[in-house]
Amino acid sequence: MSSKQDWTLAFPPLRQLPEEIFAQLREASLIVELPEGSRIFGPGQAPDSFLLLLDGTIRVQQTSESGREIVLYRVQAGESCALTTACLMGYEEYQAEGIAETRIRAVAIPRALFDRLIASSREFRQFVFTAFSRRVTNLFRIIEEVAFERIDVRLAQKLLDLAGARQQIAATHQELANELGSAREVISRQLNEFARRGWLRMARGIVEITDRPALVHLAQHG
Amino acid sequence: MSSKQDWTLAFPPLRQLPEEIFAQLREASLIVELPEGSRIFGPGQAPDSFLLLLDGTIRVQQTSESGREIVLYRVQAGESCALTTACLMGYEEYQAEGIAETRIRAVAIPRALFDRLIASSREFRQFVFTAFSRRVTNLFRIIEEVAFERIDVRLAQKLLDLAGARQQIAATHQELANELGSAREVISRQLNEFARRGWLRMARGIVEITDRPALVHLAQHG
DNA sequence: CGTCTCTTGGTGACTTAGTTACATACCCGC
DNA sequence: GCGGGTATGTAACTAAGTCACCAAGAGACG
Repeated sequence: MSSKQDWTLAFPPLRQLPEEIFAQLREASLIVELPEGSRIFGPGQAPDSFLLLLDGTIRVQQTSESGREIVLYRVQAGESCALTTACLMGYEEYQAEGIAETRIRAVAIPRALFDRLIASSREFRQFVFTAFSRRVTNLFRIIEEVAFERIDVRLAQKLLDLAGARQQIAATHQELANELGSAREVISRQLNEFARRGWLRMARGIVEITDRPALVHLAQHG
Repeated sequence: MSSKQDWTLAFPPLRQLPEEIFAQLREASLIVELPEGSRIFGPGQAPDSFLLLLDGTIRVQQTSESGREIVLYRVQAGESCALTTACLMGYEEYQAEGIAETRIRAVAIPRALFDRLIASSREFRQFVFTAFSRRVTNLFRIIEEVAFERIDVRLAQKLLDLAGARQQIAATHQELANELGSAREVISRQLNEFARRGWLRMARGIVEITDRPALVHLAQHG
């Protein structure tokens, strides 16, 4: 089994395509590998093809003139970068940038082939639209949070999100501020307050959660 | 020419469909009319079909628990409500709401037919994706503005936007605050400051621009 | 016309968030 | 152990949002 067949295993919707299209996909699509830290797209750099991520994560963020940043979402392995693609297909300026957080491997599907896939497969359309939907809903949530939510609540949510099941988070205060579109000093103050209350411990570049229930409570009930 | 043919004039991409599909469109689509103030969709109410707006405008906004609001975008005549539709097609919760700002007339295309249109017409796909793209780009801009832009700059931009070519804007301070996701007091203060500088005059429910260049300058160069 | 009520806008004190401008502490290679 | 870069701490300040209340205007109605 060639490697070009292998990767389709990660995307069930693709496997149900008519054989003719599937063959084109194997032919025309390209597997790309990029090192950690690569800028996948952004002002100045833009892919002309639809990307399906096989391995790694891509962080999509926006940077203001003053240098402040906010993370909009992450693309995980098995997901498409549909939102970005849509932006590229439109005629509007698109100023967010995508950064490889890890070494990544992705399938690049040329625009013309992407168009044929959309036309010929109900499953593929479903796959793309569902991904869209999730992203857009997420953008709505970000807007609501940035506009209306207190920074301590947002920080608690983000810490829990980044920690997952682990206790430790490897991130500097600046990086946490960039996640939330806030300023480093603000995050430092909040973290110190959390530490004072015994909710977490801090070391250089590391935050260790010590009272998860307390953080969960703040994250949920303002 | 029946009225069902008439409305397609507003959407050139539709007219290039294969005759068979076009016939289905005339058959299966429904023209709906709703009075000003109707809630088109929102938590609790949701359309199950794709909407093409023929007349009027729809305001899409989000409301926080505390009652503060922010306007995300407006759907104008001749545009699709594609973004919303995508959200509805996905499985995620969708908490923004769409309000008819005027009396509106729209074509409702059932989901199954929408799917066939996407499959059979390159032009229709282009139409939908381009609309998507514009919306998403706009959402990115809103996030950037809410997160990083000063409120006086955002207010100046919004006033110019709402005024268009006219001098007068019919809106209460509360309504302007809702546009920007801010608070009435904050907007009142900013408007008073603008008025003090001679940039505008205020009457109950009305803002009249008297120094447009000054507002443009603030809106552009922070 | 006068009065009642609802909407709209004004104000001041206060809290929270972001900015500016530093100081200090930690880590790593040499 | 010593620089130099990175990370964090701190204080004073400005901007934005909140709270509590008041007052002016506009419309309704006897």
